[in-house]
Amino acid sequence: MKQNTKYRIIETGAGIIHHKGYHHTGIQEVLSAAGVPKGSFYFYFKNKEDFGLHVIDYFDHFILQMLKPVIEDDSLSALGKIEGILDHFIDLFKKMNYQCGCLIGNLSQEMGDLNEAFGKKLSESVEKMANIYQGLLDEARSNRELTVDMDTAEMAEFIVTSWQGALIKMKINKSIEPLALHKRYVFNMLNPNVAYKKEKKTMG
Amino acid sequence: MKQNTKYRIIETGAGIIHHKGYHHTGIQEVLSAAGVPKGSFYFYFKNKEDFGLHVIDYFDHFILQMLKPVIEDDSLSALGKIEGILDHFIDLFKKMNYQCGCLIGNLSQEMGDLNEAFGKKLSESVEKMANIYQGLLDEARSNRELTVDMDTAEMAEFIVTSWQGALIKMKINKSIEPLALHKRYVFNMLNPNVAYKKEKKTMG
DNA sequence: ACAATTGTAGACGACCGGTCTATTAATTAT
DNA sequence: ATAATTAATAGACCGGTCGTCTACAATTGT
Repeated sequence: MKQNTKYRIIETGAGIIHHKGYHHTGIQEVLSAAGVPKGSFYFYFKNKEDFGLHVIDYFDHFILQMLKPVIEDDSLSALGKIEGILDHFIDLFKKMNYQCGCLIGNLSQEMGDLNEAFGKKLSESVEKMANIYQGLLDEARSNRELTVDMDTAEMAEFIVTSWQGALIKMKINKSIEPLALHKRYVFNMLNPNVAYKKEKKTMG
Repeated sequence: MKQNTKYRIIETGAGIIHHKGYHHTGIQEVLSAAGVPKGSFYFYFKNKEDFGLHVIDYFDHFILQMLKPVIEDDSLSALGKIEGILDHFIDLFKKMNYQCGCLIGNLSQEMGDLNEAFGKKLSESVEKMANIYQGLLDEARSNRELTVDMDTAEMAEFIVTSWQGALIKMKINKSIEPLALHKRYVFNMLNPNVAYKKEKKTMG
């Protein structure tokens, strides 16, 4: 079984959909890019929707793997890990010339109203990301990096959600500034005693 | 000269694109809905892109007109107007069953990387919205509703940007909660003494 | 060796996309 | 009224879309 053919279709498709969106990406286009003949597609996938759902799973897993080193870096405090995650993404988007944004967020915007199966899967993926932040915030709270009475679930949700907005602005401004602003505001919220003036590390 | 025919195409198209996105919306579909024959389209518009740019202008103007009553309501304080704007949108999205989101934000996400003309126009529209918030924040600062040293331009940008993220979450959660959370967090930032925690911090 | 399964190959159909040219209808000018 | 000009329409056009179908090769199991 050449399972890697299916994987190659998904991987290639994820890249193209990430850039062009779901509807604007054709199956033929993906297959040509992956070097797979048309006839194979419907052997591996029921239809385009089925394929799209696999792409979401792939990307979700991809992101989590990417963040693992940061999350498991024992040299970092809990808040340091959150900063590490944001910095990691910021660096990534610099390299990508402020393009694409987050595939999960993109598909949420494009498909949320049009396809329930997509919506459900995307919602789960976003929740998973928020749970990561919440875990780190809880850890920070235990370590007295944060005040004890913070609602970490809400804060985590707000961090994830506002990040998606920052990515949209990045795309039209073709600038990292919205992401830098997001990070600064998030850390101001976590450290209210330094209000909206603090500067932590080198920020472009 | 049936100028209202052109307007009807734009108005109808805005509604459909708002719901389904730019690429997923066909010209034929818009024309059928507007009751305009296919052949007329290229009399009124150079091509689909030209049409799309007109839709952005239309929607931008539409939003501004919608907010005018709130912004010019003299019975409201500056911060009250900001709350009024957010409440107005929140009510609207309840009525819309948490669908569609903001056409400007949607197109920013869909087209930001693919079409420079779209990106430029969308960027201007977002900036216009931020300027409205900034004006209100400046007014609030003058009235001592806010601390004197707040960077109102940055705060305005963050309000607009994070709002776009909240709209995305609304679409997949089919819930008003992300918008309510956004409003609450925004006002906590503006009023740090009632922040996410009970303990008050004073600023120097 | 043979049969069954797994995977590849690409033509094909029905449809829909945006665009263009030829034509008609309406308006204005002479 | 007739000619010239503009406004608007009709419909063809080509290419791309998803999805199906049949034929074929490779691999696997017995």
